[in-house]
Amino acid sequence: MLDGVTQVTHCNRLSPAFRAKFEMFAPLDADESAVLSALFARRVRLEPHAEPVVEGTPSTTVYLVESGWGMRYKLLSDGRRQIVNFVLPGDFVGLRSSLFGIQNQTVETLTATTAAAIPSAQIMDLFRTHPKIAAAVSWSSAREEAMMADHIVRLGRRNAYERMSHLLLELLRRLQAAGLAGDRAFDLPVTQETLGDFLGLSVVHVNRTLRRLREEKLIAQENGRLSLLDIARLEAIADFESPYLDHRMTPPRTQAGLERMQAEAAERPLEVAAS
Amino acid sequence: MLDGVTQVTHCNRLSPAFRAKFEMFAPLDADESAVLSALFARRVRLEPHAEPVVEGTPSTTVYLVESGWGMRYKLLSDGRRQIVNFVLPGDFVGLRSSLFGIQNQTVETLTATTAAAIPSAQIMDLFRTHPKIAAAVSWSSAREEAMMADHIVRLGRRNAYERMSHLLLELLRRLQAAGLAGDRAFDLPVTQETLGDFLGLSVVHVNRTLRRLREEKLIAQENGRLSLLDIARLEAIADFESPYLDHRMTPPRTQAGLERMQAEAAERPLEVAAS
DNA sequence: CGAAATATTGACAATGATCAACTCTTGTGG
DNA sequence: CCACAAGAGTTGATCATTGTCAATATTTCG
Repeated sequence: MLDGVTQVTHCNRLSPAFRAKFEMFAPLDADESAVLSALFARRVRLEPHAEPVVEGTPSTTVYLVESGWGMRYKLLSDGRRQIVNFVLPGDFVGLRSSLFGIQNQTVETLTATTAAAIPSAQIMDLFRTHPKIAAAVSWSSAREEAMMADHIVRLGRRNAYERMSHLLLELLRRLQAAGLAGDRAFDLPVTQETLGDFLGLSVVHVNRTLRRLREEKLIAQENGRLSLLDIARLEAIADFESPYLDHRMTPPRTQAGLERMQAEAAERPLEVAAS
Repeated sequence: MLDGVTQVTHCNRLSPAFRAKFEMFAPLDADESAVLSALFARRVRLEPHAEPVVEGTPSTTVYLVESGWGMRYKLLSDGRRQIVNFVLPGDFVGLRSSLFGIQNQTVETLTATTAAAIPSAQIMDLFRTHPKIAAAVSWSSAREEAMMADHIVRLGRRNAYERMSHLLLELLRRLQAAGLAGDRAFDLPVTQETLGDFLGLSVVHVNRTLRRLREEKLIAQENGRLSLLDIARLEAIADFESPYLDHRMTPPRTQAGLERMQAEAAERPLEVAAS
């Protein structure tokens, strides 16, 4: 584990990125800020191809990614690889594995990555004592599940052309939400083989699909940067909808819901659900 | 919503199936039993093709399925359908949607179904007051995510023959865990079209794949009952592993983990994570 | 500069989709 | 209880998407 960890730093300031993550629902009070700062004091730096979580290996650390790309994948015994999801800044890693022992995926960095490393035991404590933090984590976990459902649809019912378009749009939205993409362009530090292992396609076909999108002036690539030249058309091709990614959908029900239910739901006695 | 709800019953006894679900980690005490009984007092009966959860529609009820099959799916705008997962007895439905407002899937019953209907607001209360219940729900949610990851691999990196084998094995294990399957056979109340929409295949190809499995004496079908005639070989074909489904993997880390972390983690002050 | 990784392209093969019957089962009304 | 309609299952023929193989650029990096 932790291959490629080259540096551990300590810092008592809560980075703006992290703060934003937890203030999704409501501003943090002084106590909450302090707790988070303490929790995030331990930062790790991971090299590309580090494996902070390895399939079949117990893990006791939860990471909150600060910068860098990663991926979660599973291998078949004959070597076929399927990437379950990309890991981007703001994402949690290892929550399920360290809390439930269900570790059947490997997490590997694609680029140099920095992350906060949190002992998993503390996370559960926080769920009880700091509902706002619990809300952020739960939200994150629900969002993850929604992304996986979209991925299932992408793999099951879209062809290569649609899959690629859909993925690029999703990455754009995710990266924008993390402040890492412009209006229509972002850095894509990923090989075509990796894209193939995510989209369930061969490298060759990934290459052809990208070429087609390029020829149709839907995308452009220069260096590692990818531009979506006609987002509306891509969205039509991919049948794309961006519900859970969109920050605007977060507040209404979620804030009203989680905040109310978790934070202020005091020792109210349980009511029997009568019809 | 709730098309097809024909009956609502009340009963104060906690059914054995539900009890088992919540005693996965540790026996329930009297208080917990009482709370659950109250919570589960409201039962609904759903006809086939009822839609307790509809994409894009807010939902305020969480269901815990007692009997019957269902499915969660998404539609593309041109009508293509992808089933994200089957819903079986013991599964929760609508947790994410009612708690987070992220409702982008439709849940539909495949057979007549009975379920406990729980107002979602109460679920969050329970998380705080009854850790054992929270543990069961969280576990369930983590298991769901693990199943979805497996489905992603199935769709992305397995061919039709492997996919079908893998699905049948997974259903066997899930149904066995719910006490609804024998050593190697179970009722499969599902059309080939439904199987296709789950596996990302056309009806025709589902038919051919099943025929092949039949011809190779790997499965047998009579009426709605399906028998796996050579589980070892099917597992080899599908590269099947049954980690999260297996009851035996539940106790060690999970029980020790969740129980300790949630139930007994009192007001212990947060320790700063120093290296 | 040279090796290794990555990208690109063509030729061909294979998996799976589509189309179009046709059969079998199931349920319903007369 | 039968006839019939609708749904589900089955099969062959053909087409399309995507994979595999192999060769050749091109880029990256020590």
